[in-house]
Amino acid sequence: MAIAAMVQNASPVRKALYVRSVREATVAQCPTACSSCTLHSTCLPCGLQQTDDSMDELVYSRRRIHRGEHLYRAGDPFKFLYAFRSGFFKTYIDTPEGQTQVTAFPMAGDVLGLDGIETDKHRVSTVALEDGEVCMIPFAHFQAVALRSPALLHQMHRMMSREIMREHSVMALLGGMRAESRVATFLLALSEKFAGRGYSAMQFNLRMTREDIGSYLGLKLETVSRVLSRFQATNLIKANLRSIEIVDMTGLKSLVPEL
Amino acid sequence: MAIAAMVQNASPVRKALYVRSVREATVAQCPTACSSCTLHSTCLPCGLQQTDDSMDELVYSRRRIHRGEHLYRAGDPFKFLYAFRSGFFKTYIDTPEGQTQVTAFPMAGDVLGLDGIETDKHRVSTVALEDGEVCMIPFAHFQAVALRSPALLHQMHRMMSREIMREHSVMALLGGMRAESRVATFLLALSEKFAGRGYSAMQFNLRMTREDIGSYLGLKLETVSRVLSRFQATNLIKANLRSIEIVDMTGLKSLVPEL
DNA sequence: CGGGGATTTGACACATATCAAGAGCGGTGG
DNA sequence: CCACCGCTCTTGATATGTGTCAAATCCCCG
Repeated sequence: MAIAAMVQNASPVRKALYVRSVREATVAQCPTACSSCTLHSTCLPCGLQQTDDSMDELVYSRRRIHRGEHLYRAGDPFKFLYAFRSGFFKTYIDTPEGQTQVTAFPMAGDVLGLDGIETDKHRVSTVALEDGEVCMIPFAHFQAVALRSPALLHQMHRMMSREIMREHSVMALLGGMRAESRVATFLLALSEKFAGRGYSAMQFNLRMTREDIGSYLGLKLETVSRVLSRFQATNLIKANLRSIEIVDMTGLKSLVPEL
Repeated sequence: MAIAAMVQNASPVRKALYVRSVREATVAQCPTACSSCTLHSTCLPCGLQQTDDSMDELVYSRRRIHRGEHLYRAGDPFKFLYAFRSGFFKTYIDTPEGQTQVTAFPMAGDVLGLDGIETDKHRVSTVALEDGEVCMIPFAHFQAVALRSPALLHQMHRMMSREIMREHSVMALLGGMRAESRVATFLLALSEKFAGRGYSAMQFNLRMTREDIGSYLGLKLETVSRVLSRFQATNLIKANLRSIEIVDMTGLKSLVPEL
């Protein structure tokens, strides 16, 4: 794959093309510059001035990824940061015993790959649970740009800091809460995340299996299933397979110890 | 023991002097420049060339801290990075319900405070479990220096990346392992950390209570106590209150699922 | 030397894991 | 289009690990 200068060619015309024909646009490299991306407010360059064109130099290529496909695997060399434009993913670590621990469920607007900095290799694997598209940001290039753009650098630091805090929350969740609280926390976090992306906070579809949820929450899949059934029986939610509808939001929230 | 040598020739009197200019203050305040600090290899400036004097501009002041004293509390404004020179600490989050979740046990050579970047406020509290000394690095100044020193910047990124990976490990630990494995993992991690600082890997003193350990591992203090007793009964360790001696290192390691 | 906190240990309760069976959904190929 | 097959999900019975409550001892600190 040739990584050449193609970024500046981005135009509104191309964007329209992207909307109509996904594959065509993909071939044409970057149909949408970061500065005109609809995810601009949540994505990496958030906080940069519109006039700061350094953000548009970041993304060299995009990649479409299909369900079940890996974006990268643990051990792969760390070359890119990945900014998700669409789709739904899971990141996980697996132990030699074959056990896997799901560590996150990234989706559109999230940025991934910062785990690889220390060792120059990815330490987690990332797989798509739903077809999506991801912006690939060459990290070496990113660093160079960041040196000229303190705002971008600071944004990156905020992102890493946020990731550390997110994991602190998960640690607290795994460490101290019982099954019902864990699942309630999970559902509410998902609801909030969907809401932040413009989707419904009250009704959404899970893209992961009960086993994935269980792994993430430190529970067995049967326990997750049972808790969801119990939530349904007490009229907190309506659950049918992957479809979730939150019926009693305050009731759910009352199960969460607190932030 | 390298640590013994590194310890403070710093006098409280010196601390009275305060910052005038960067270089002046650095020279006046810091009895030991970063470039000559014995923790140089593990601390923040690790990776910088000896000839790179930017590292010596970082530390404005030191602070001695006594057992039970807080370095900072959740909610405090984020102004400094803290590089520990000696002592033993714990970081924790507490929920409104009064529960607390211990998130780490930092010690000499560790750097703390990166959690505050995102919100400009610290999100965890840090308290000393043992008297110690800490280098205070003004973060705003650090950023300025880092912009001129790509090596320092990269080092910072590595540190944040490592913290993220460390938390991934803890998540895996909390999520999937049973009590014996958790405690074994904890003891081995501690042993390794002590060894890395020049202390014995086979015999050391815990600085934290059973409750602290339990909180960190997602267990109750009684469970921690029972597991330690069981380890002693099976001749894996000798435990007497805070004193721990590892008798059968390989036996202990066999209890840890992962690599 | 006294007292409060830390630790250990026991008995018991309970939440979650484990084992097992069956049903439902979705993809695939005839 | 239908039938099949595999995977996911649900639900039940049981096992077990860990939490809870309680009491005694020990240690450290003032």
